Amino acid sequence: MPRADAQRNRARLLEVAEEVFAERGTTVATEEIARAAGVGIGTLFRHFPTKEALLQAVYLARLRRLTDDAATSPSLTDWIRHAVEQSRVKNAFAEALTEAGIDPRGAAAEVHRDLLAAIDTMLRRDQSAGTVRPDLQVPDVIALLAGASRAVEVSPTSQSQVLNVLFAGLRP
Amino acid sequence: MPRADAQRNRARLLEVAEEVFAERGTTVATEEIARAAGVGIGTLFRHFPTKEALLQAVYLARLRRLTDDAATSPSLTDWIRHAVEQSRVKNAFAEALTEAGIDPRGAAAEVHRDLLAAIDTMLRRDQSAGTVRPDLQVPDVIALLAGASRAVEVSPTSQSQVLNVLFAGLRP
Amino acid sequence: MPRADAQRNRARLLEVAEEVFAERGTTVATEEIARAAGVGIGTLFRHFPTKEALLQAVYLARLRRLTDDAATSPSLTDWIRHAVEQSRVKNAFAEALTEAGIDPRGAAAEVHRDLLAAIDTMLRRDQSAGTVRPDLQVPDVIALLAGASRAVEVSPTSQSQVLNVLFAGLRP
Amino acid sequence: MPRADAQRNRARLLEVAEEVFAERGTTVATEEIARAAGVGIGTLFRHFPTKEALLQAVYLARLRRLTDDAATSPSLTDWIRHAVEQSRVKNAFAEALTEAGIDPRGAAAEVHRDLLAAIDTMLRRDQSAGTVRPDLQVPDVIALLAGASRAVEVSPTSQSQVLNVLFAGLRP
DNA sequence: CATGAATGAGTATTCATTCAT
DNA sequence: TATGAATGAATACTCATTCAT
Repeated sequence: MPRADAQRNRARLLEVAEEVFAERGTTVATEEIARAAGVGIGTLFRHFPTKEALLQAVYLARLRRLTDDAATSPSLTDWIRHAVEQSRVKNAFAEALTEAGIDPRGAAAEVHRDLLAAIDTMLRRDQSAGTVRPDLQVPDVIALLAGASRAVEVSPTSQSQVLNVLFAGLRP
Repeated sequence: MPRADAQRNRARLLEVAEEVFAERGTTVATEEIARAAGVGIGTLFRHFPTKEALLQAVYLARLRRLTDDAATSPSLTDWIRHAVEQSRVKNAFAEALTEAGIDPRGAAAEVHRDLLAAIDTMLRRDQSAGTVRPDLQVPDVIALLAGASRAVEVSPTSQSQVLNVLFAGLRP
Repeated sequence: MPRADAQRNRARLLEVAEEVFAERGTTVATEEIARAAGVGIGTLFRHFPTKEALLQAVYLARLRRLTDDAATSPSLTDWIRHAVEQSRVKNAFAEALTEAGIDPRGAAAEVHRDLLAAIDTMLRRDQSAGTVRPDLQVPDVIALLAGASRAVEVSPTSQSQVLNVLFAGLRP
Repeated sequence: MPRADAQRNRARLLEVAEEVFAERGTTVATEEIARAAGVGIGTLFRHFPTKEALLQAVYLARLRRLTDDAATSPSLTDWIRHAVEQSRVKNAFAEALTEAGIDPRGAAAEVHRDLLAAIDTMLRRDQSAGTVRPDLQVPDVIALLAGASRAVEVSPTSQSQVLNVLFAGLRP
């Protein structure tokens, strides 16, 4: 199983890891993830030489998806709604990385920059259109998104109310 | 050493545990907490037969403080602001609130009930006064508070903006 | 089992570790040593926080015994004979430590110094008495002892001949 | 790639393995050796079905060189001097000699026999000439050579003194 | 034949929990 | 009651070996 299957394995590991980390927290044994992906631990560690590296990769993949969505989303609120709906349970990744002593900005500078840029574009556009409060900045948006995800995680049945309140608060 | 010292030990352990968990995450070794509290590991386990039990106790203590604050707070937003400001480093409160979320396990039931009741009182009062949207329910409030704590944790410099947006969104 | 038994455990671990390392090489699993000593691995690691630390401790204990013997030995050759006879199989400790990147001199400065001093005393005494070649220096003695131990290890039946040759070569 | 390249690979692996084992100990990962030889790990295992087999092959190559030298050396002491000077870092030869010691495993029997015969020839010649003690036997010679290599390895600056003492001891 | 991805047993180390003192 | 040594299951990671391409 050469290059082709190797890449498939890597992709599968990432996918499975995201799910498992989400469902059972970032403290799950790496072996659990390997098992869930149907590969030996050796394979997992060949692709990600460290549990932290795996965590990083999962985290970066998430950021990339967020960035892509931001680039094509019609509005900031649509993007937030989508992101919150997507965020599978326990999105404790940033936290995990922070705990691990890794500054996500440092480790993943480019991806981070892209995400910030994409948010910035959306934000300015909507602010110009007068649909979003003008005093909002990119870091605030990130904080609010993280908060909304957490809120929905705490009380899934409150999802629509949480978004209602947030979107109402975002209006100028 | 009579009961007095035992109780003092228990109190000190709770206090120290909250600090250490907040600063270094809930994965710190229990021995670290014992050391920080100046007692032997055996003493810690005498007071809290399980690490889980210690965590629970810390969370319950937090919930009790939240409840007390709710009982004396002039308004829902004041309470939220106070809670968010209090939330020490890390997602201290958020975690506590997650636990409070829906599934109040056994012994903690009473504390949870009290907190929900206190929030309910505040909420109804403010809704009657017309300062808070009428479609809001107690679980939504908890979710929003957890979210706000998380948001501030992610971007501490966004604290006032986060609260601005949240409070704007809470208005009817 | 307080202090008393703890010290007994430590001593037993050292003793057993020396034997097992000697018999089976320094690559034996630490767990083997714990088992042979009749304690859990946890106990082993409580006493020696690292396999390397255990290796060090065993090595230092050997050096100390060599030093003590040197202090009381009537002559250099008696000391060498005794040391060679004592050296259980595979005395690969120095090697192990060198491989591990530890300079024994650095890590165990004092013990080393004492040994060198003891050898120096013996050597000068015998050289003054005219029983040992005057051009010999302390490092040569150490090298020769290490060599003799190795020689006997390679061919145990040659022990007396190896010593005969060595002692003949040591004479002025 | 015909037989030629395969043999070249095998030779290169042996050469590189000797160097790497000598420099970094026999615990280096086989993959390191493959990498250093510029071949895939699969190729290494095709030529040497086991790490043990590779080690054996390296040792045997050394023994063969020792044998060849013995066949052409003018005297036992010259041979020993040459062997000790050759012994690369670490106890390369010593280990090889340990293996040669007593228990020539299966396939290596012939090489061992040749070496012992070559030493025997030298030894008898020099004993007849009266330049070497008559009570010395072949295993003693092997042991002494192994010991000398080890001694020089322990204290490289003592090389000439070690040889002085040894050669003095070898005289009748 | 060569390659290198996959495998999984093995290893050092940690940590919650127990228990003798 | 407090202490901390002992315990061993659990975990991240390595490495010899196999095998599909």
